[in-house]
Amino acid sequence: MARHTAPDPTRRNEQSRAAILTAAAELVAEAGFGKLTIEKIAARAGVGKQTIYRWWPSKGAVVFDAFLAASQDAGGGYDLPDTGDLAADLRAVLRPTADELADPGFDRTGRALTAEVLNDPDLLREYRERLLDPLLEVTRARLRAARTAGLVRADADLDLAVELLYGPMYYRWLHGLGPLDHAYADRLVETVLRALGASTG
Amino acid sequence: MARHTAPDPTRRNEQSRAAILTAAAELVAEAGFGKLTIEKIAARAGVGKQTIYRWWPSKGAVVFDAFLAASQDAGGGYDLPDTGDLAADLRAVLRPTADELADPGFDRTGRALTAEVLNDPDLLREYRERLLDPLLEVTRARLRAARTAGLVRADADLDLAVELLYGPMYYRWLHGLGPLDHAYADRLVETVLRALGASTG
Amino acid sequence: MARHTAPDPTRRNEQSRAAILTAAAELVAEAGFGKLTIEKIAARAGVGKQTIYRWWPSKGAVVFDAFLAASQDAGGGYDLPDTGDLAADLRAVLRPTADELADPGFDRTGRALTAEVLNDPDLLREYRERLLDPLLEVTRARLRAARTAGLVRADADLDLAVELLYGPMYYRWLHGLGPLDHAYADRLVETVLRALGASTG
Amino acid sequence: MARHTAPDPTRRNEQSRAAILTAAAELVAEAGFGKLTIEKIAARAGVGKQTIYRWWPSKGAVVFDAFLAASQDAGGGYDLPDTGDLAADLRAVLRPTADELADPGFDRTGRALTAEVLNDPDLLREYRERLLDPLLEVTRARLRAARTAGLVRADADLDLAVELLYGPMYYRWLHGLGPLDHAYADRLVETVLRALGASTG
DNA sequence: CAATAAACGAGACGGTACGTCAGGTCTTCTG
DNA sequence: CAGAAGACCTGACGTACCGTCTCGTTTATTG
Repeated sequence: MARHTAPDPTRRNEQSRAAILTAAAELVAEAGFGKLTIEKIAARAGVGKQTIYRWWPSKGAVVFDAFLAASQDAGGGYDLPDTGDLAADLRAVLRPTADELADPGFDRTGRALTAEVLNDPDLLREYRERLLDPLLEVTRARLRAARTAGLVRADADLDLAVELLYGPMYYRWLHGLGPLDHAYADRLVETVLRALGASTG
Repeated sequence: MARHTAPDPTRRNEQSRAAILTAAAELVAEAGFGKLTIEKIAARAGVGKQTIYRWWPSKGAVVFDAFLAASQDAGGGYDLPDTGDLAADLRAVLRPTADELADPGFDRTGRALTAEVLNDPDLLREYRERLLDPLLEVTRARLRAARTAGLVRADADLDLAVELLYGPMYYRWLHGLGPLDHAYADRLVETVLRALGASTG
Repeated sequence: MARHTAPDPTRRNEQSRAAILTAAAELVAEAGFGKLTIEKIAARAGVGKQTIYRWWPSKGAVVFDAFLAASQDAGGGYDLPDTGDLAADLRAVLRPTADELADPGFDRTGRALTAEVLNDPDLLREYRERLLDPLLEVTRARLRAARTAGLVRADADLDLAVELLYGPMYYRWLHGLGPLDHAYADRLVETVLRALGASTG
Repeated sequence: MARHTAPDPTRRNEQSRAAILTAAAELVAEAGFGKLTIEKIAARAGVGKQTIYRWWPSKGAVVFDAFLAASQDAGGGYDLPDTGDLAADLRAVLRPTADELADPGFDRTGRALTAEVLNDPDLLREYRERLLDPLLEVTRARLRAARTAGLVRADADLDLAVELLYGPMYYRWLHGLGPLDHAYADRLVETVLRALGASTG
């Protein structure tokens, strides 16, 4: 996370940093972002409040960092394979994405984080740089390869294409419009690929 | 808004109600949802705090009601024409939607409201019932008519179809992925209709 | 109780008046004067708040009226006999006074009422006119008779004398300085009479 | 003042403490105890409300502390001389007491404090320990010395004796029964000493 | 190997807002 | 038209946290 002020980072206490992120993650999971306070994080982490204010500019930043840390501990970023079968490759991304969104544990945290990110331009930039843009770019790259191979219309707008892949699922998730399962992911991939002019897989 | 407790609504002071909603709308526009407080709403509206707590369960509910009231004062719900030209009809909805999302005034309020709605199941239900579901349904109805007319594949999934129309634009808006203009709306409509198997307009 | 404004008293609802005084007395006994509220009195009495405000100027006035009503229902004012035995006659007043002050039930109410009376000149006047002055006057009258009979020094200051009889007991009660029993009352009477120059009984 | 909870007193800000007590004293003098609020004390003292709640359990306790502080700044406790002339020594205490009670400035504060103390057992204990008991004890000690010297009856009840000295004056003060001047104090001393069997001074 | 400087835990501080309670006024409906 | 019911504006309550600011106490280079 970008520091607001700049204490010497070499002197930073790694144990405190980890304890803070862990406490933040636990508290969000237990009670939601709305009930989260700096004081509770500090108390749970066994840390002075100032230690949090020293290294993070806002509560959202702490939670975001905690989320990032968890993401990296987990697999970190889905990578999109290129097996030659475009539909299969896209399903390999969208199916686990659907699984994640459907997980009740992720749901609360994800919504809380989304709400924060949407209303804080700094966090939004951070989110895009660290998570979203890389994901969109690997997807775009895969589609670009397919376009080069003639499997996608030559005039396809790849920015729009990635939005067509991720946007509908995101929309369904946030608004609770329907189930998020593999069948849905598959149907979505199939439909989008039809729009892009490729032959269905 | 659904009442948490249920004072006799016939005794409600209509002037106070209106003043509260107006004050809430102004304050959100001026300083954002995060800086909004019940006390400020009450002060600006010339109303006791208790009068707010009596009729609304949360700050989010007030703002949401204010938003709804404004929506209804404005045109209240897009209606989707059926001119026979499906692409033109969809553009007639998506172009003004893009305009709205691109409006900086709406942007702040919309993001704030979205954040609230996403994290409060009661608000989300309210939002779906009053705004989202009707919009999706008219869209679905228009597509259904087109399908009956043979302009859309017989096996088209209309739930997915509406998500394909609104989801990408919403995704682009929330994450700031690119411009939201008529050209984008048009391209989106064209691409989605290609996926649905209709002849492009 | 003196009325602050003056609605026509002939139209007053006697049942409401009684219910209010009863409710006030009960609530003071249950929870103390500090926890007493007009709203609770109204609720318990099954009466609108306005009915209380119409007839009493303050919460203290209601409680005071309730206290007076109770006093009058009970014996209403001690009368001081004149048996010829001054010491015995004074003991006949001071012993039951000590009993009353020592009663835990009276203690709470009495302290609450005292606190109100001491800080509200209107209530103090009311208290003196209705309760205190009559008591002091009968005591003074009894001493005057004794003085005429030569049992009390001719130059005795009767105002001071009554203060010597009631003041020490009141002082002991308010500050919790010691037991309030018949032995104490007797000793007090004996000592004061010695000061007044009468022969001890 | 006895603390309700016990934050580390060494970390206490002495300036805040003094500002609070000063503000409390001023506000009571200006508008009376009834109109006193914690919020006004905090505002006048330039202090957060929590700083008051942290160190005092109630509004009464603050005012009481303010009163104590003022007492200690002033002479702090009358001491009772032993000149050998008992009557003169007692007049040396009761005359300034009468002056104090007759002072309109003290009257309001004193009544307010009395009302609080009478209804709060904790405050009463505090009051007795810090102010009342020491006063009564020096008085008792002086009378004991006189009794040893044969100037007071051997069987005199000293507890009752001090009540006879202070009780009547207190009673007169609280109920507004008559003037509180040196002549009254002198008469009181004279009368009480007659009761105690000593020769009048 | 001190000494010295920074991060640290702890928590008091001046504040803001919370959600609740009660005050006293006002309005509406009922007997 | 007095009275019940209760909504209303006001203002204070006591609590929770905010972000800042000392306090000693580690901790970890650096002279």
